[in-house]
Amino acid sequence: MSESFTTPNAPAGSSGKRARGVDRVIDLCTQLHRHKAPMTPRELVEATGAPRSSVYELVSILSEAGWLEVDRDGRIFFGRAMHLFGLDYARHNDLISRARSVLRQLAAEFNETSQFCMLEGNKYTVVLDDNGTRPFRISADTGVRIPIPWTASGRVLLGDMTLEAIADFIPAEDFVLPDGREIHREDFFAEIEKARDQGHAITEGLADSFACCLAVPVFDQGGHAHATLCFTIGRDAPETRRDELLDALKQAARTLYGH
Amino acid sequence: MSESFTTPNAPAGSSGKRARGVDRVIDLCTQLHRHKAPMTPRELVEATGAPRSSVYELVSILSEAGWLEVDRDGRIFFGRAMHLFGLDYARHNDLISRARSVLRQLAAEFNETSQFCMLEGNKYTVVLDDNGTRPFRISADTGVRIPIPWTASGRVLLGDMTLEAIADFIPAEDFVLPDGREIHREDFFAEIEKARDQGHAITEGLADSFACCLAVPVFDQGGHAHATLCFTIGRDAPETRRDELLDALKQAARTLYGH
DNA sequence: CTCTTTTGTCCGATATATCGGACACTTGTC
DNA sequence: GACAAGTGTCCGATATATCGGACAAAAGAG
Repeated sequence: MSESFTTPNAPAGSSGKRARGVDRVIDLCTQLHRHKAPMTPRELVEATGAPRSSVYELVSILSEAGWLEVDRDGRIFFGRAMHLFGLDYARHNDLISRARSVLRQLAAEFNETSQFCMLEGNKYTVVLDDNGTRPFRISADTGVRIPIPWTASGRVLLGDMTLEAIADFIPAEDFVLPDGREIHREDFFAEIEKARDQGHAITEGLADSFACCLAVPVFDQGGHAHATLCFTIGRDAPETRRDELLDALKQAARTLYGH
Repeated sequence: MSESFTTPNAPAGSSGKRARGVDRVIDLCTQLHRHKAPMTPRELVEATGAPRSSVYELVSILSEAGWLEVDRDGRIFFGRAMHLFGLDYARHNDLISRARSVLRQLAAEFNETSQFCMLEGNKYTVVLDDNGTRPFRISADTGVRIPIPWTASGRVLLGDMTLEAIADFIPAEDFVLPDGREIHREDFFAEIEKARDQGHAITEGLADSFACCLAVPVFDQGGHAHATLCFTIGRDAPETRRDELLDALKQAARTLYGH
């Protein structure tokens, strides 16, 4: 079977004898990606240079995990899990890269600290921020995990959860503010409902006694508040300024809308 | 979503001591998918229950392969490779599932053997077929790899390759028909050009002396002939019948167009 | 500034995952 | 029909990948 036509068969990384399972898996998937079509075990063995038994074993493991799928002719190709992971990557990167430019515009136009925030597990986190030209900023650092009840964004992000789910989702200690005050769950839930109705949330003197936070939701294609855009300003800002900023946020959020 | 945050978290499949690297990788990715956001090494260690050193090692391997990416804050998330794999899966499944219903319609309406074909490496293969109600069919079995020069679809699929690339791509022995006749490369190339101009290819008595194959391209979003739809009929079919079938194929192919 | 905690890297021991080969079964050939 | 070639499963030996723990560097705490 004079075979092996154009493919010189580079076993990717490893060429030694007893290779790491993970490396074999990487080789397998790389080959599938090159062929862009299902492959038989035989083809995978030849293409990767891996032992036959290893290929069968790994394919079996990966099939069970949904990473690969075996069709009724025994052909192997990527599975549903890969699709999900790929979507995670795409959604994450697309949203973040577009949010970055939106933030830049907001910060430049209004010269206030603007942020792009998401939930991370049961905490809130600033994913991106832009401080404009302000010498000092009122803002959390990016990536730091903050209790959800401390923030305006948190009230927006929990828009579609029930009181029960929220109580279950957020650790009890997160309802205690830095200064020791405690937020009552009923009040918190009422603010979430209000935020949903208004399309924005405002908090004052919560995490920081001088700060006022304005947050609006960024919806994903499912109408779910997947992230927020927000300004953090001083509490001395007049009503008109707040409205102006909220309008700008809402407009900016719409440009990130729908995926 | 009953989430798990403080939860020690069931390490998916394995709970033993020394786990297989591949299983750990599956656990890692499963966690990332649940969180839908980058995670720190620490979080991954806690979430998966894997040893710290293992997580670092595996993340390093997977990062190098592009399966994961580490941002400048040390956070880990899915990488570009996952995106590519996911696209492979989606494209494959979407196209094939839609082709299946198209084939059913074609076979039902014209009562001829209809097929959906793609390249696989340097061979041609029937991915789907539908024989209508014909008692006997003239058709290759699905999944069998056939030399490209033996088929009408092959002439369509190679539409954008140069003579040189084709000569390089197809093994010399594939130019020899089952009956021993040899196809000259120049003739083959001319037929490819003709197929490209006409938007279809017809072959007679090539792989089978009684068969006539009608093939039209299914273009992907890049205008590339990624697959074909074809009928295999007897050579005795009159010209008008052939035209009728070709028109139906072209129309059907348009419904699969553009991804 | 010192002390503590966390984070990332390195390395050797050993539990075990990988591999080769044998086996049964199917498929193709003459 | 017999024979050859290919495919999928199983199992024990052993090369080695995984893991724990030690270490240095960085980050917090006071």
